[in-house]
Amino acid sequence: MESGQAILALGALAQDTRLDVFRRLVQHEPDGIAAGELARLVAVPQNTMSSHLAILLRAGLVTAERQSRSIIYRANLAAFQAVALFLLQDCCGGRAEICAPLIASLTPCCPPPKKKRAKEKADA
Amino acid sequence: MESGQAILALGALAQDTRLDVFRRLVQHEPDGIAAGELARLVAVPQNTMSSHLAILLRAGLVTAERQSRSIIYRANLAAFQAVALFLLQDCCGGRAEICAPLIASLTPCCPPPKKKRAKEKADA
DNA sequence: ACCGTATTTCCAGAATGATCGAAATAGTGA
DNA sequence: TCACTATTTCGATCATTCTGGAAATACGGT
Repeated sequence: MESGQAILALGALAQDTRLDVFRRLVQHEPDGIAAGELARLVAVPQNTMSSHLAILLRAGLVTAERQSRSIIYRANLAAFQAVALFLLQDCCGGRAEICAPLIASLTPCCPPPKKKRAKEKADA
Repeated sequence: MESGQAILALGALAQDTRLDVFRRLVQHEPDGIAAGELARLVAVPQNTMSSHLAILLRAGLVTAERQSRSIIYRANLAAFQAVALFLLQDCCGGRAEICAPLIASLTPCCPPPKKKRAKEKADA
C-alpha cells in the first residue's frame, strides 16, 4: 500500500462520525447497512451522511452496492487490514519491539494462527 | 484508549509531513531527533515543522525533551501501539477474521513471541 | 405516467488546517 | 552583559473540511 492511500484512509477514520460509521459497518459485516439507516443510527442528516460515506468510499474503506431503492454500504475489511498493516510495517520498519507486544495484545482477542493441526488429520 | 484520543492520533498521522516525521522518529528510536534537524531532513521551514510537531505532541505520539539548546523529539512507541490496538480492537469488536490475517502478516516482520527453540518438535 | 421513498449533488457559511515570514523566547558560551 | 543558535509563537493567507438546506437523480409500486 502506498503512503498516499494510507493517509487518505487514516484521515477518513480520524473523524467522529466516520469512525462511528465504520465501526457499525464492521459489526454488521456481511450484511451491510443502508445509507439512510446509517444516517438515522448516527443521527445526522442524510446529505451529511452521504458526504461522509463518500469520503470513506474514496478512501477505499467501504463499498457501496445498490439494492433496489437503498444503497447498502459494507466495510472493506481487506482495505482496513491493509491500512493497519501499512501503519505497523511502515512505522515498525524492522523494529520488532513495536509489533511484538502488539501481537501479544491482539492474540487474546483473536484466535492465534495455530500451527499444530495434528488431530484433525488423524480423524480421517 | 478513548475514541477522542485515537481520532487525534489518527488525524495527526494522516498528513504527509507528519507521517514522514513520525516514521523517522521511530527509526531513530532511542536517540530521537532535534526539531531543527527534523526540519532540515524533511525540508520544511522550522516554524512549519514546529507546528507539525506540536500536533504530534498534542496527539501524544511523540515526546519532547530539551537538551541544552536543542529540543529532542522522540516517538512514543507505547502511544503508537495503543492507537493501533484501539483501531484493531475497536473495529475488530470480537471479529477474529479481521485480526487473524493481520497477525499472520505481521509475524514475519517481527520475531514471533515464542521460545527460540524451534527444533524441538522435529526431534520427537 | 405519477407518486413516494432513498440517496446524492449543489451550494454556501463557519470552522479548522497548512504554510511561512517576522518577531519573540530559551539556552549557551565568551 | 552581549552575541549566537535553536525553537516556538504570532499573524496572515490560502486551502480544505464539516455541516445542512434545497434541489436533483434513481428506483419501485400503482
